[in-house]
Parts: sequence; C-alpha cells; structure tokens
Amino acid sequence: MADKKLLLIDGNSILYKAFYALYHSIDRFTNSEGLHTNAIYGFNNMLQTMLDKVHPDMALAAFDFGKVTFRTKLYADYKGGRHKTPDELIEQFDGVKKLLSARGIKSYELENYEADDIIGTLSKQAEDMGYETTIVTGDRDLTQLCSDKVTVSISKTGTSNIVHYNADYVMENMNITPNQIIDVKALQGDNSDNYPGIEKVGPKTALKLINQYGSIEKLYDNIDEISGKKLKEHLIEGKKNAFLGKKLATIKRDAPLEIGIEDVPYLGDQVDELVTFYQKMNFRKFLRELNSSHEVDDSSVNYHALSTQNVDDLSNINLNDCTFYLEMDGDNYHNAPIVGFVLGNGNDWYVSRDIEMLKSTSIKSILENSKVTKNVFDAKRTYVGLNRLGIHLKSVNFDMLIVSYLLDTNDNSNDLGKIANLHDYYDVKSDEEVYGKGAKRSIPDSDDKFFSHLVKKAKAINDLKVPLFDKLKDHNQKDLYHNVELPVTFVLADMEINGITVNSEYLSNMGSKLKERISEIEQSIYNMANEEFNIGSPKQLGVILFEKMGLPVIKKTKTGYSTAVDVLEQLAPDYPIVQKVLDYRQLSKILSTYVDGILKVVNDSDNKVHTRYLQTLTQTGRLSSVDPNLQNIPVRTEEGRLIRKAFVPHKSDWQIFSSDYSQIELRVLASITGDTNMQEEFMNNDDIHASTARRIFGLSSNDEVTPNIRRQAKAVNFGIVYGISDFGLAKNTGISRAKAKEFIDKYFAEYPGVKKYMDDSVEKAKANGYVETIAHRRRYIPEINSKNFHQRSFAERTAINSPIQGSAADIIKIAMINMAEAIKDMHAKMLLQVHDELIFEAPVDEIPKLEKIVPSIMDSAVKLNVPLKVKSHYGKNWYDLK
DNA sequence: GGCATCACG
DNA sequence: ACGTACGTGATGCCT
Repeated sequence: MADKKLLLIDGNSILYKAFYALYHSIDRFTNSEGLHTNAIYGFNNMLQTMLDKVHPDMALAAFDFGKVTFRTKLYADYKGGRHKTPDELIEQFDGVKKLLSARGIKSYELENYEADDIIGTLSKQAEDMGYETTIVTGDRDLTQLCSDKVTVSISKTGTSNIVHYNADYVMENMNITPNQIIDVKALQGDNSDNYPGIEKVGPKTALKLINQYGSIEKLYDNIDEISGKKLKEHLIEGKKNAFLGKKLATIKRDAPLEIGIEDVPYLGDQVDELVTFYQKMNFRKFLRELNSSHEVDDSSVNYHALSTQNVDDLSNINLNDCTFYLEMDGDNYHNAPIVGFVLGNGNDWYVSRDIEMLKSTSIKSILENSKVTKNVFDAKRTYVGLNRLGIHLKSVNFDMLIVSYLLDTNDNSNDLGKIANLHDYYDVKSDEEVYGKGAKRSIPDSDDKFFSHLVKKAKAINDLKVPLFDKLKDHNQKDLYHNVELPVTFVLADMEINGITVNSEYLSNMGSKLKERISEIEQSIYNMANEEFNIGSPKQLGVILFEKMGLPVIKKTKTGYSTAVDVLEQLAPDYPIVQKVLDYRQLSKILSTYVDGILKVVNDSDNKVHTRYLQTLTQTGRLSSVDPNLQNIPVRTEEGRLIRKAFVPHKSDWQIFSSDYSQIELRVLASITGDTNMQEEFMNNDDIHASTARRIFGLSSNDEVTPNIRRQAKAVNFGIVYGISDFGLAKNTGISRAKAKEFIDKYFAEYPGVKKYMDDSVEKAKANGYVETIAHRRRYIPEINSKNFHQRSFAERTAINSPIQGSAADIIKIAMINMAEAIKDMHAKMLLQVHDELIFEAPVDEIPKLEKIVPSIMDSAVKLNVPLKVKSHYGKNWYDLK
C-alpha cells in the first residue's frame, strides 16, 4: 500500500505571498462588508493546486503565534526592522482560518514558536511514521527539512508558480545536504530575519565554505586552514554571530505540540460551510467551481434520441418557440465537423449525431419557418453551420451569447457552460470539462454522455432566456439587441460565407521575391556583424547590437534591450546595420503574416478566404476579425500595401468598392460632448485638424496652417480621443512634455465642451460603475475607484475613450444592417468591415448605384448633431482604389 | 504559454 | 511622485 500523505501549510508565509501577488488588484477583492479578500483568494488558489497535486490523508496549516518567540529571547532584534503588516492583510487572517476549516483543514499555532517549528516537528513525526510529507511555503529556509520523505514546495511569484524541493534537488543544485542549509544561512546571515552572519560573506562564500568543511563547527575547528587573510579575520570576529545564526536558523523538530499527526485528518470540503464562506467573501469563481466539482446530478437527463422512427413526433409537440443547439468539433464554424444537434421546447428534447436528420423535412421546416422563433447560443455560428447543410435558419429570438455580451462585455467567454455559470446557472458543464482540451479534446463515444451534455446546453439556453431578457430590459438595451446586434449578426454571417477572393498566384510570386530580398539583407547583416545569428530573435539581436557592436542603449524591456522600431529608427542614421534590420523586419513581417499567412487559409474550392468576425469579444463594441484577420491588411507603407493587390473580386470584370467614414470618432466626439466650437467646424465642413491647429497655435483665419503644425494638431485630436496625457502626447509626437501640456490646456480652453465631457465621463463611471455609447452599449470599469494610480488612470482614459469608439462602432453596425437590405436585390455583395470602412465587390454597371447609396446609407445611419462624411473609392482590386 | 514586435482602425 | 495614449490579431522566439 502506498504511504499515507501529509500536507503541511506554512499559513503566514502563503498568506503573505498571496497578498502581494494579488496586491495590484486589491481593490477588486472586497466583500460586501468592505473587507479585503485578495490574500484569501490567492491562498485558496494555492491550496487547491496543492490539494490536487498531493491528495493528502492528513493536513495542517501552521501559523505564527505572535511576535515573541524563543528566538526573540535568544536575540532581541530577531525579525526586527520589518515593516508593519498592512491592515488590509491583518483583517484577512481570521478569514483564512475559516476558509481552512471549511476546506477540512485544521489550523494550529503555538505560543513561543513560529509556524516553521510546528512544521518541523510534525514533519519529523511524519517521517518516523513513514508518511510522505509535502510542505508548502514561500520561505526557502524550510528546504532544510527536505528528505526523501519530505518535499518542500516553494511558491515563487504569483500563486501558481511553485518549485518542489526534495533532498536530491538540494544536493544537485547546491551540492549540500538539506541540514547544511542551516550552516550556510548562519554564515551569510538573513536580512529579513535581521541577523548579521559573517561580515563580507554572502551566499557564494558561505556555500563554498560549507561545501569544504561540512558545518560551521568543523569550519572553526579548522579555522587556521582558511586561505584568505581578510576572510579569516572576519570569520574569527564573527564566530559568535555564526553560532547564534545557527540557533536562529535551525527549525525546531521537537516543539512541545499538543497535537500529533493522528489529530489532523484531512476532512475534505465541508460543502455547506464552504458555500456560506464563499458567498460571504463574494468568491464567485470558487462558488462556480464548487458547484461543478460537487455536482451530484451528473446523471443523464431525459431526452429522445432522434431516429427515422420518431422524427414525426416533432409535429405533435408545441414548437412555436423552440431551442436549438448545433454542436461542432472546433472553433472555425466554416469548416469544423458538425457532430450533433438538439432541438426542443423546454419539455421534450430531441437529440442526434446524425446530421442527415437535420435535412429531414420535419426538422428543416422548423428551422426555416419564420413563424417559429428560435433560441440559440451564437446565432452566427449556428446560421453558418446550417447554411453548409443547405438549411436557412430564420427567426432567431434569443441569442444567449450576444445577450450575455451586451450585459457585460467582460463575460466574453465563448463557452456556453461558462457563461451559464456566470449567470448563476450551474446545471451545465463547460466543453472543456466534457470534451477535454488541447490535443486531448474529443467528442465522447458514449451517446448518453454526449447527448446529456447537448441537452443540458439547450436547457440552459431555454432556462436563461427570460432572466437574461429581463436584465437586458433593466439595462435599457432591448433596442440595441433587437435592432442592432441581432440583425447585424446575420449580415456578418452572409459576409463571412461570401468570403473574398484571393489571387494566390500573385501572393506566391510576391513571396518568392520577398524571400530573395530577405536573404540578401540577411547576408549583409551577417557581414556587418561578422557573425551569423537569428535576426528575428530580439534577444540575440540585442546582444549583437548593444554588446558586441556597442550601440547606445535607448530603451530596455522587462527582459532585456528593446529593439522596437522607435528605438531602431533613432539609431538607423548612424549605424547602417540598423537600417538593414529595419528592412529585414518589415519584409519578414509581410512574408510571414501576410503572404504565407493568407495563403495558408485560402480555401481550395473557391479561392477565397472566409474570415470570422468575433462579435462578442471587444470591450468597446467593435468587431474583431480572425482566421484570417482582414482588419489589419497593410496600407501605410507601399511595400506592405502591395498585399492588397491579392484581394480581388470573384469575377474578373467586377470591381472592389469601398466607402469609409471621415473622422468618425472626432465627429462622434463633437456630437456627444455638445462642444459648439467643434460642432460648428464640422457643420462648416472645415478641415478639422487645420481648425484645431489655428486654435491651439493662436492663429488668425488668414494665417497659413503649415503641414507641420497641422500634423501636430492632428496628433492632439487623436490624443483627445484616447484620453490624453501630456506625457503620452509628448512621447508620440516628439515635442517636449511642457509643450504638450500647453497644447492640451489651450485645447480645453478652446473646446470647453470636450473638457466637460471628459470630467463627466469619469464621474459617470465612478457613480454607476460603467459608461455607455449612444446605443446604450455598456462597459463596466470597476478599476475607476482603484487606489492604484496606474489602474485608475487607465480606467479614466477608458471611460473617456469607450463611448467614442463604441458609438462609432454602433453607427457602422447600423449602417451595415441598412446596407444589406438596400443591396439585397443587386449583384453587389458586402465583403468586409474595417471599423470605419465597408468594402464591396460589384459588377461595373452597379458601381454608379453604389456610389450613390452606400455613402447616403452610411451617413444617415444615426442622426448626430454634426454631419457624417463618407468617401468612396473603387478599382480592380483592393490596392487600386481610386 | 508569455513576451516582444508589428500590422490595422 | 506616480508612469501613461484607445481598440485589436498573428507571428516567432524562448522557457
């Protein structure tokens, strides 16, 4: 039989670690009574990790009793000079003991002793009794307790990074036995415990000496042998300190405990107690986990496995409003295998793996019936999936994914089970739990397991429909949902399905040419550096440039020298190799991301790419685009822009047509701030950046606005939208910080409405916890009240920027819905959306009509207090737009 | 899987 | 005094 297992927790140490690991978000961890909970939260994460790893039979958490211990009697300054424990942490000690109790683990402390000594004593007992012991702590000193039966797990940073020490590990890494760690520490002293050790002896010398002599006793027996004169003097002078250090560093293994191993069985979670505790602490994540791990009802649910025999039964049940869920094995619904589905009305659920069943008249007619409303999770995925089977989903009412996203953009998981949990619905697991993750993911062979999961998903959709719709109403978001997000999801689906044609041959040619040029540049870099290295590795490049070649270091990153563009551009004029590196970077980016990257995802059967627009991801309401990302195709440099020639209409004589909003975010700003000066400028169709330049530079209407000052004013306008700071503006434009501040002050004086809007936005966020767009899209900003300057500043900028960026996103989504309707009888197709731009393909003879209707639909999508302006271009591909 | 870099609005 | 522009995705390196 395997040895029994004991888990010993260094309570104080772990709580400290957890407190500082989550210190950055301390303000997000408070319960309803206003007590901080970050350390308890982190502690519980750590505890869970250890429980999962160890599966103990016995467990104990040891705590320090107080400041006075036998060590302070030996040495009054022991642990002197430490900072006072923060109040925010002190208030969490009681809580963590309650947590431990609820998790079935006893806490223990002993007068005159530290937690270490309790752990030392129990681990000794355990060793004698043949237990396998794991000690979890943040304090390296405990490694002295290692043996082949005792592992010491030390948490490094955060609450998840843990290193496990055993006797072998210590021997391998330090070439000493765990016991000798005490002697090393006695020589080197301990700053945090505040005892000195030997002068001028640090970790290296201490380790060397103990390696050589085995212990401080033997060292002093042979003190005459010491070669270094100074070292010898210091050792002799510090002899008393060394032996005192040894006493202090030695963890007791015979403390007079009132308890023994047999008294500390690990009882496991006391579920009721734990639920109450988590609720009190407001730990929603742990509540959810508890619910799924203790789920009693893991059994199957009632359902009908569909077959040709019972498919006609569907006509006997009431399906005026039904729930439908289509399962695929993979994220990319354009090609992922469709592996099952479930259809039902809340009482009866019909489920199957057989996709052919979907095409049967009884089911197809339901899905395509516009009088039968459907409730789904991710309508776009469902619509595209069914479209692949020739089924045209109609009349979706409730899309759980979108509604959940609108309620809180932070809840942007794409997993039904996880989202259901967020809304306090627990009777459904996440796909990861049922199917596994990564390479291990697989759809279960067991029908019952698979069908039960599908039915539980459908039930979750069904059961959450009313509560989520209610919340939507509370948020005043019904209009946003029914008239914007839900309709636009089908517009996006059609765009994705249509796809955009790619000239692969052109891309391949471009690729070969790029490869040649890149290898030429590579060679000349190697020549200049006099060696070959990986130019793509910032680390290796940094060594070559800043160490070997001695270039001045301008900026550093967390991990080493920065080699980012702005740094390299400063160096390029003086060092030819740097320009070569910049060229290399630019061309390899184009090659790997755009040439090879796009070619990889071109569909063989239609020579098109079918992106997926993620509708429930961004915090602002914008879309994002993946597989491939068609919203960041190069345009700013000519080299990169050539990529656009590869995007062509699907028929050779058609055209690409594009319309984009001019300065939509500034127009939104002018409208929602109500600033009359800015509004007037837009109303007069002025050049806004020039007008801003006149104002902040104090020019009269006759003075010429030079390109240079216009550029600076443009930067200020951008900055305003982002929630400007003088530092940020200075950094971005290269002007001095003082000058930047001057500009900003002048800007606010000239556009007082903008200043007022900014202050109001921050106030609103503070008062409500969120800010809103013109269509009531909401973004919660909890960090707005943070005590941390950085977090709070970031939150304030977010409060300013989100309504602007988000309102612009609202506007173009509305335009897209109207646009799809307007062109539905034309041949033209809407292909892409790039935040402020819509791209179409159309036969030449439809271009004049598009030129008329696209701008007019876009500029009338939403009525602002200023006009919206739209510019159009067209040509034979995405590059040649005129 | 985190980090640095760089592509877009 | 703090240490900063807002929103994204893909790639290659490296632990």
